[in-house]
Amino acid sequence: MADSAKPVSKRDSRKEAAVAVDETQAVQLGELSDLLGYVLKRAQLKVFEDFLRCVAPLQLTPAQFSVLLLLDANPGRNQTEIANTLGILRPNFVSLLDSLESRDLCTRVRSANDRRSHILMLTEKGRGVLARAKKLVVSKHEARLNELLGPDGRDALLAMLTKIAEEF
Amino acid sequence: MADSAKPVSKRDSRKEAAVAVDETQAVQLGELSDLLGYVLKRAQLKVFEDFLRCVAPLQLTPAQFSVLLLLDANPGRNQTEIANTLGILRPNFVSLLDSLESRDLCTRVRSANDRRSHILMLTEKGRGVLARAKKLVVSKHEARLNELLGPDGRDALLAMLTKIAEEF
DNA sequence: CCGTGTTTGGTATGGTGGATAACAATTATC
DNA sequence: GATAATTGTTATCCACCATACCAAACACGG
Repeated sequence: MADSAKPVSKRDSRKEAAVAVDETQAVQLGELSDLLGYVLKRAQLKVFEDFLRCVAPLQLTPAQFSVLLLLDANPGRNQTEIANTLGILRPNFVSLLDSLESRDLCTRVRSANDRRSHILMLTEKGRGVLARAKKLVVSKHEARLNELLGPDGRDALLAMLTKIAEEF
Repeated sequence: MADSAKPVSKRDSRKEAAVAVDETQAVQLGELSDLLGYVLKRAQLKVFEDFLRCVAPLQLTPAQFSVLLLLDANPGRNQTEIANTLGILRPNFVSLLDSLESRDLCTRVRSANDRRSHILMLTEKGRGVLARAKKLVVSKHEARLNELLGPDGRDALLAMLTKIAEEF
Protein backbone atom coordinates (compact mmCIF):
# COMPACT_ATOMS: atom_id res chain seq x y z
CA MET A 1 0.00 0.00 0.00
CA ALA A 2 1.09 3.50 -0.65
CA ASP A 3 2.23 5.38 2.42
CA SER A 4 1.69 8.83 1.00
CA ALA A 5 -1.74 9.75 -0.20
CA LYS A 6 -2.06 12.91 -2.20
CA PRO A 7 -5.01 15.07 -1.27
CA VAL A 8 -6.20 15.40 -4.82
CA SER A 9 -9.72 16.56 -4.68
CA LYS A 10 -11.74 15.25 -7.55
CA ARG A 11 -14.69 17.47 -6.93
CA ASP A 12 -12.66 20.61 -7.15
CA SER A 13 -14.76 23.32 -8.66
CA ARG A 14 -12.13 24.88 -10.83
CA LYS A 15 -12.42 27.68 -13.26
CA GLU A 16 -13.68 26.99 -16.68
CA ALA A 17 -12.05 28.13 -19.85
CA ALA A 18 -13.22 28.15 -23.41
CA VAL A 19 -10.06 28.47 -25.42
CA ALA A 20 -10.38 28.59 -29.16
CA VAL A 21 -7.99 25.95 -30.45
CA ASP A 22 -8.04 24.39 -33.86
CA GLU A 23 -8.31 20.78 -32.84
CA THR A 24 -7.77 19.58 -36.38
CA GLN A 25 -4.31 21.06 -36.16
CA ALA A 26 -1.58 18.75 -34.91
CA VAL A 27 0.10 19.55 -31.63
CA GLN A 28 3.30 21.46 -32.24
CA LEU A 29 6.47 19.83 -31.00
CA GLY A 30 8.12 23.21 -30.84
CA GLU A 31 11.57 23.26 -29.34
CA LEU A 32 11.20 19.61 -28.46
CA SER A 33 12.24 18.63 -31.96
CA ASP A 34 15.56 20.32 -31.31
CA LEU A 35 16.18 18.67 -27.99
CA LEU A 36 18.70 15.99 -28.70
CA GLY A 37 17.81 13.88 -25.68
CA TYR A 38 14.18 13.71 -26.71
CA VAL A 39 14.88 12.66 -30.29
CA LEU A 40 17.54 10.30 -29.04
CA LYS A 41 15.12 8.45 -26.83
CA ARG A 42 12.46 8.35 -29.51
CA ALA A 43 14.95 6.89 -31.96
CA GLN A 44 16.18 4.38 -29.41
CA LEU A 45 12.66 3.12 -28.80
CA LYS A 46 12.09 2.69 -32.51
CA VAL A 47 15.33 0.80 -32.97
CA PHE A 48 14.65 -1.53 -30.07
CA GLU A 49 11.15 -2.10 -31.34
CA ASP A 50 12.47 -3.10 -34.74
CA PHE A 51 15.12 -5.29 -33.14
CA LEU A 52 12.43 -7.19 -31.28
CA ARG A 53 10.43 -7.64 -34.47
CA CYS A 54 13.39 -8.86 -36.49
CA VAL A 55 14.62 -11.33 -33.91
CA ALA A 56 11.16 -12.36 -32.73
CA PRO A 57 11.44 -15.88 -34.18
CA LEU A 58 14.22 -16.54 -31.69
CA GLN A 59 12.50 -14.83 -28.77
CA LEU A 60 15.49 -12.73 -27.80
CA THR A 61 15.44 -9.28 -26.25
CA PRO A 62 18.23 -6.80 -26.94
CA ALA A 63 19.61 -7.45 -23.46
CA GLN A 64 19.59 -11.21 -23.90
CA PHE A 65 21.21 -10.91 -27.31
CA SER A 66 23.94 -8.69 -25.91
CA VAL A 67 24.67 -11.23 -23.19
CA LEU A 68 25.00 -14.05 -25.71
CA LEU A 69 27.29 -11.90 -27.84
CA LEU A 70 29.49 -11.10 -24.86
CA LEU A 71 29.69 -14.71 -23.73
CA ASP A 72 30.74 -15.74 -27.19
CA ALA A 73 33.46 -13.09 -27.34
CA ASN A 74 34.58 -13.64 -23.74
CA PRO A 75 34.65 -17.27 -22.70
CA GLY A 76 35.64 -17.97 -19.14
CA ARG A 77 34.31 -14.81 -17.56
CA ASN A 78 32.08 -14.74 -14.52
CA GLN A 79 28.78 -13.05 -13.85
CA THR A 80 30.05 -9.81 -12.37
CA GLU A 81 32.44 -9.23 -15.23
CA ILE A 82 29.77 -9.74 -17.87
CA ALA A 83 27.16 -7.78 -15.95
CA ASN A 84 29.50 -4.86 -15.32
CA THR A 85 30.45 -4.70 -18.97
CA LEU A 86 26.81 -4.39 -19.93
CA GLY A 87 26.03 -1.90 -17.19
CA ILE A 88 23.71 -4.37 -15.50
CA LEU A 89 23.77 -4.59 -11.74
CA ARG A 90 24.62 -8.02 -10.40
CA PRO A 91 21.31 -8.56 -8.63
CA ASN A 92 19.38 -7.79 -11.79
CA PHE A 93 21.64 -10.00 -13.85
CA VAL A 94 20.59 -13.11 -11.96
CA SER A 95 17.10 -13.43 -13.39
CA LEU A 96 18.35 -12.56 -16.84
CA LEU A 97 20.82 -15.43 -16.65
CA ASP A 98 18.18 -17.69 -15.13
CA SER A 99 16.00 -17.26 -18.18
CA LEU A 100 18.85 -17.91 -20.58
CA GLU A 101 20.02 -20.94 -18.63
CA SER A 102 16.49 -22.34 -18.35
CA ARG A 103 16.34 -22.21 -22.13
CA ASP A 104 19.65 -24.03 -22.30
CA LEU A 105 21.38 -21.18 -24.08
CA CYS A 106 24.16 -20.81 -21.53
CA THR A 107 25.40 -22.43 -18.36
CA ARG A 108 26.93 -21.34 -15.09
CA VAL A 109 29.92 -23.45 -14.21
CA ARG A 110 31.53 -23.21 -10.81
CA SER A 111 35.08 -22.02 -11.21
CA ALA A 112 37.81 -24.22 -9.81
CA ASN A 113 40.07 -21.25 -9.21
CA ASP A 114 37.53 -19.28 -7.24
CA ARG A 115 34.66 -21.36 -6.07
CA ARG A 116 32.56 -18.29 -5.39
CA SER A 117 32.28 -17.30 -9.01
CA HIS A 118 30.33 -18.79 -11.85
CA ILE A 119 32.06 -19.10 -15.17
CA LEU A 120 29.58 -18.39 -17.94
CA MET A 121 29.62 -20.41 -21.12
CA LEU A 122 27.45 -20.66 -24.18
CA THR A 123 25.92 -24.04 -24.78
CA GLU A 124 25.88 -25.69 -28.16
CA LYS A 125 22.29 -24.56 -28.53
CA GLY A 126 23.27 -21.10 -27.39
CA ARG A 127 25.88 -20.84 -30.10
CA GLY A 128 23.33 -21.94 -32.67
CA VAL A 129 20.71 -19.47 -31.53
CA LEU A 130 23.29 -16.70 -31.42
CA ALA A 131 24.40 -17.48 -34.97
CA ARG A 132 20.84 -17.37 -36.23
CA ALA A 133 20.14 -14.21 -34.27
CA LYS A 134 23.18 -12.53 -35.77
CA LYS A 135 21.96 -13.38 -39.24
CA LEU A 136 18.55 -11.91 -38.53
CA VAL A 137 20.03 -8.78 -37.01
CA VAL A 138 22.38 -8.19 -39.91
CA SER A 139 20.03 -9.15 -42.73
CA LYS A 140 16.89 -7.53 -41.39
CA HIS A 141 17.55 -5.06 -38.59
CA GLU A 142 20.82 -3.41 -39.49
CA ALA A 143 20.01 -3.73 -43.17
CA ARG A 144 16.94 -1.62 -42.65
CA LEU A 145 18.96 1.02 -40.85
CA ASN A 146 21.50 0.98 -43.65
CA GLU A 147 18.74 1.50 -46.13
CA LEU A 148 17.41 4.47 -44.21
CA LEU A 149 20.68 6.21 -43.46
CA GLY A 150 23.05 4.87 -46.08
CA PRO A 151 26.22 3.00 -45.13
CA ASP A 152 28.17 6.20 -44.58
CA GLY A 153 25.39 7.76 -42.60
CA ARG A 154 25.09 4.73 -40.39
CA ASP A 155 28.81 4.74 -39.70
CA ALA A 156 28.80 8.43 -38.91
CA LEU A 157 25.86 7.95 -36.57
CA LEU A 158 27.54 5.04 -34.84
CA ALA A 159 30.73 7.03 -34.44
CA MET A 160 28.96 9.97 -32.83
CA LEU A 161 26.87 7.81 -30.55
CA THR A 162 29.98 5.92 -29.49
CA LYS A 163 31.65 9.19 -28.71
CA ILE A 164 28.72 10.24 -26.55
CA ALA A 165 28.55 6.87 -24.82
CA GLU A 166 32.25 6.87 -24.02
CA GLU A 167 33.29 10.47 -23.54
CA PHE A 168 30.21 12.30 -22.45
CA MET B 1 47.36 -11.57 -7.22
CA ALA B 2 48.20 -12.60 -10.77
CA ASP B 3 47.84 -16.22 -11.74
CA SER B 4 50.97 -18.35 -12.14
CA ALA B 5 49.60 -19.69 -15.40
CA LYS B 6 48.93 -23.33 -14.74
CA PRO B 7 49.05 -25.69 -17.69
CA VAL B 8 45.37 -25.97 -18.41
CA SER B 9 45.21 -29.39 -19.92
CA LYS B 10 42.52 -30.41 -17.49
CA ARG B 11 39.08 -31.25 -18.75
CA ASP B 12 35.89 -29.89 -17.33
CA SER B 13 34.37 -32.26 -14.89
CA ARG B 14 30.92 -31.11 -16.01
CA LYS B 15 30.63 -29.05 -12.87
CA GLU B 16 33.92 -27.30 -12.42
CA ALA B 17 36.05 -25.54 -14.93
CA ALA B 18 39.45 -23.95 -14.70
CA VAL B 19 39.63 -21.70 -17.67
CA ALA B 20 42.76 -19.67 -18.16
CA VAL B 21 41.52 -16.11 -18.58
CA ASP B 22 43.60 -13.02 -18.12
CA GLU B 23 41.45 -11.25 -15.60
CA THR B 24 43.50 -8.10 -15.86
CA GLN B 25 42.31 -7.84 -19.45
CA ALA B 26 39.13 -5.94 -20.03
CA VAL B 27 36.10 -7.80 -21.30
CA GLN B 28 35.89 -7.47 -25.06
CA LEU B 29 32.77 -5.80 -26.40
CA GLY B 30 33.26 -7.57 -29.69
CA GLU B 31 30.48 -7.11 -32.21
CA LEU B 32 28.49 -5.27 -29.58
CA SER B 33 30.37 -2.06 -30.37
CA ASP B 34 29.00 -2.28 -33.90
CA LEU B 35 25.43 -2.89 -32.87
CA LEU B 36 23.69 0.42 -33.35
CA GLY B 37 20.90 -0.29 -30.92
CA TYR B 38 23.33 -1.01 -28.13
CA VAL B 39 25.39 2.12 -28.61
CA LEU B 40 22.20 4.09 -29.11
CA LYS B 41 20.84 3.07 -25.75
CA ARG B 42 24.13 3.66 -24.02
CA ALA B 43 24.32 7.15 -25.49
CA GLN B 44 20.72 7.84 -24.54
CA LEU B 45 21.36 6.93 -20.93
CA LYS B 46 24.38 9.21 -20.80
CA VAL B 47 22.47 12.10 -22.29
CA PHE B 48 19.55 11.70 -19.90
CA GLU B 49 21.96 11.43 -17.00
CA ASP B 50 23.60 14.70 -17.99
CA PHE B 51 20.23 16.33 -18.51
CA LEU B 52 19.23 15.44 -14.98
CA ARG B 53 22.49 16.85 -13.62
CA CYS B 54 22.22 20.09 -15.55
CA VAL B 55 18.62 20.76 -14.62
CA ALA B 56 18.88 19.37 -11.10
CA PRO B 57 18.47 22.80 -9.44
CA LEU B 58 14.94 22.88 -10.84
CA GLN B 59 14.12 19.26 -10.06
CA LEU B 60 12.82 18.44 -13.51
CA THR B 61 13.01 15.12 -15.28
CA PRO B 62 13.25 14.94 -19.07
CA ALA B 63 9.61 13.88 -19.22
CA GLN B 64 8.46 16.74 -17.03
CA PHE B 65 10.50 19.21 -19.01
CA SER B 66 9.03 17.96 -22.27
CA VAL B 67 5.54 18.39 -20.88
CA LEU B 68 6.22 21.98 -19.85
CA LEU B 69 7.69 22.68 -23.28
CA LEU B 70 4.65 21.25 -25.00
CA LEU B 71 2.21 23.15 -22.83
CA ASP B 72 4.04 26.36 -23.60
CA ALA B 73 3.95 25.70 -27.32
CA ASN B 74 0.36 24.42 -27.33
CA PRO B 75 -1.93 26.36 -25.06
CA GLY B 76 -5.50 25.15 -24.86
CA ARG B 77 -4.86 21.47 -25.46
CA ASN B 78 -6.20 18.71 -23.26
CA GLN B 79 -4.52 15.78 -21.56
CA THR B 80 -4.96 13.18 -24.26
CA GLU B 81 -3.58 15.43 -26.94
CA ILE B 82 -0.46 16.27 -24.95
CA ALA B 83 0.02 12.70 -23.76
CA ASN B 84 -0.38 11.27 -27.23
CA THR B 85 2.12 13.70 -28.67
CA LEU B 86 4.70 12.56 -26.13
CA GLY B 87 3.90 8.90 -26.58
CA ILE B 88 2.64 8.68 -23.03
CA LEU B 89 -0.44 6.61 -22.32
CA ARG B 90 -3.28 8.53 -20.72
CA PRO B 91 -3.34 6.53 -17.51
CA ASN B 92 0.37 7.09 -16.97
CA PHE B 93 0.04 10.76 -17.76
CA VAL B 94 -2.23 11.37 -14.79
CA SER B 95 0.39 11.04 -12.07
CA LEU B 96 2.89 12.98 -14.13
CA LEU B 97 0.44 15.85 -14.33
CA ASP B 98 -0.46 15.47 -10.66
CA SER B 99 3.15 16.07 -9.69
CA LEU B 100 3.46 19.11 -11.92
CA GLU B 101 0.18 20.53 -10.72
CA SER B 102 1.02 19.90 -7.07
CA ARG B 103 4.13 21.98 -7.63
CA ASP B 104 1.99 24.68 -9.17
CA LEU B 105 3.75 24.48 -12.52
CA CYS B 106 0.60 23.83 -14.51
CA THR B 107 -3.15 23.59 -14.04
CA ARG B 108 -6.00 21.53 -15.36
CA VAL B 109 -8.91 23.71 -16.34
CA ARG B 110 -12.26 22.20 -17.17
CA SER B 111 -13.12 23.04 -20.74
CA ALA B 112 -16.38 24.87 -21.32
CA ASN B 113 -16.75 23.41 -24.78
CA ASP B 114 -16.33 19.81 -23.68
CA ARG B 115 -16.73 19.38 -19.97
CA ARG B 116 -15.07 15.99 -20.06
CA SER B 117 -11.68 17.31 -21.03
CA HIS B 118 -9.15 19.24 -19.06
CA ILE B 119 -7.40 22.12 -20.74
CA LEU B 120 -3.78 22.22 -19.66
CA MET B 121 -2.10 25.53 -18.97
CA LEU B 122 1.21 26.64 -17.61
CA THR B 123 1.02 28.71 -14.47
CA GLU B 124 3.03 31.85 -13.98
CA LYS B 125 5.46 29.84 -11.88
CA GLY B 126 5.50 27.16 -14.54
CA ARG B 127 6.53 29.65 -17.18
CA GLY B 128 9.29 30.90 -14.92
CA VAL B 129 10.62 27.43 -14.16
CA LEU B 130 10.45 26.51 -17.82
CA ALA B 131 12.39 29.61 -18.79
CA ARG B 132 15.10 28.85 -16.25
CA ALA B 133 15.16 25.21 -17.29
CA LYS B 134 15.60 26.17 -20.92
CA LYS B 135 18.56 28.34 -20.00
CA LEU B 136 20.17 25.50 -18.08
CA VAL B 137 19.57 23.04 -20.88
CA VAL B 138 21.00 25.32 -23.52
CA SER B 139 23.92 26.72 -21.57
CA LYS B 140 24.98 23.51 -19.85
CA HIS B 141 23.47 20.41 -21.41
CA GLU B 142 23.33 21.14 -25.11
CA ALA B 143 26.46 23.24 -24.86
CA ARG B 144 28.34 20.20 -23.63
CA LEU B 145 27.05 18.14 -26.51
CA ASN B 146 28.05 20.86 -28.92
CA GLU B 147 31.51 20.87 -27.46
CA LEU B 148 31.83 17.14 -27.90
CA LEU B 149 30.41 16.81 -31.40
CA GLY B 150 30.81 20.25 -32.86
CA PRO B 151 27.81 22.26 -34.07
CA ASP B 152 27.78 20.55 -37.44
CA GLY B 153 28.17 17.13 -35.88
CA ARG B 154 25.35 17.78 -33.48
CA ASP B 155 23.07 18.88 -36.30
CA ALA B 156 23.94 15.83 -38.37
CA LEU B 157 23.28 13.59 -35.41
CA LEU B 158 19.96 15.25 -34.71
CA ALA B 159 18.94 14.92 -38.34
CA MET B 160 19.71 11.21 -38.47
CA LEU B 161 18.02 10.50 -35.17
CA THR B 162 14.97 12.43 -36.31
CA LYS B 163 14.90 10.37 -39.46
CA ILE B 164 15.00 7.18 -37.44
CA ALA B 165 12.36 8.41 -35.01
CA GLU B 166 10.00 9.43 -37.79
CA GLU B 167 10.60 7.06 -40.68
CA PHE B 168 11.93 3.89 -39.18
C1' DC C 1 -36.45 13.81 -26.68
C1' DC C 2 -34.29 8.83 -25.88
C1' DG C 3 -31.03 5.10 -26.09
C1' DT C 4 -26.68 3.65 -27.80
C1' DG C 5 -22.00 4.23 -28.55
C1' DT C 6 -17.77 6.95 -27.95
C1' DT C 7 -14.57 9.94 -25.71
C1' DT C 8 -12.11 11.80 -21.52
C1' DG C 9 -9.97 11.59 -17.26
C1' DG C 10 -9.13 8.51 -13.77
C1' DT C 11 -8.30 4.11 -10.87
C1' DA C 12 -6.51 -0.31 -10.24
C1' DT C 13 -3.31 -3.54 -11.47
C1' DG C 14 0.44 -6.31 -13.52
C1' DG C 15 4.86 -6.51 -15.79
C1' DT C 16 9.59 -5.04 -16.45
C1' DG C 17 14.08 -2.57 -15.35
C1' DG C 18 16.84 -0.36 -12.31
C1' DA C 19 18.77 0.42 -7.53
C1' DT C 20 19.99 -0.73 -2.64
C1' DA C 21 20.49 -3.65 1.53
C1' DA C 22 21.61 -7.78 3.34
C1' DC C 23 23.39 -12.61 3.56
C1' DA C 24 26.02 -17.20 3.09
C1' DA C 25 29.90 -18.98 1.05
C1' DT C 26 34.31 -18.23 -0.28
C1' DT C 27 38.59 -15.89 -0.79
C1' DA C 28 42.14 -12.31 0.39
C1' DT C 29 44.92 -9.97 3.77
C1' DC C 30 47.49 -9.25 7.59
C1' DG D 1 43.59 -17.31 12.55
C1' DA D 2 40.81 -13.03 12.75
C1' DT D 3 39.10 -9.63 9.79
C1' DA D 4 37.90 -7.65 5.53
C1' DA D 5 36.51 -8.09 0.77
C1' DT D 6 34.21 -10.52 -3.09
C1' DT D 7 30.56 -13.47 -5.51
C1' DG D 8 26.13 -14.90 -6.38
C1' DT D 9 21.74 -14.37 -4.59
C1' DT D 10 17.33 -12.87 -2.33
C1' DA D 11 14.29 -9.42 -1.01
C1' DT D 12 12.61 -4.92 -1.68
C1' DC D 13 11.60 -0.53 -3.51
C1' DC D 14 10.74 2.65 -7.19
C1' DA D 15 10.03 4.34 -11.94
C1' DC D 16 7.79 3.18 -16.44
C1' DC D 17 4.88 0.94 -19.38
C1' DA D 18 0.66 -1.42 -20.63
C1' DT D 19 -4.15 -3.17 -20.13
C1' DA D 20 -8.79 -3.41 -18.32
C1' DC D 21 -12.27 -1.01 -16.47
C1' DC D 22 -15.36 2.95 -14.76
C1' DA D 23 -18.18 7.32 -14.34
C1' DA D 24 -19.06 11.50 -16.44
C1' DA D 25 -19.87 13.81 -20.48
C1' DC D 26 -20.64 14.14 -25.30
C1' DA D 27 -22.37 12.52 -30.27
C1' DC D 28 -25.83 10.85 -32.93
C1' DG D 29 -29.35 8.15 -35.04
C1' DG D 30 -33.93 6.92 -34.09
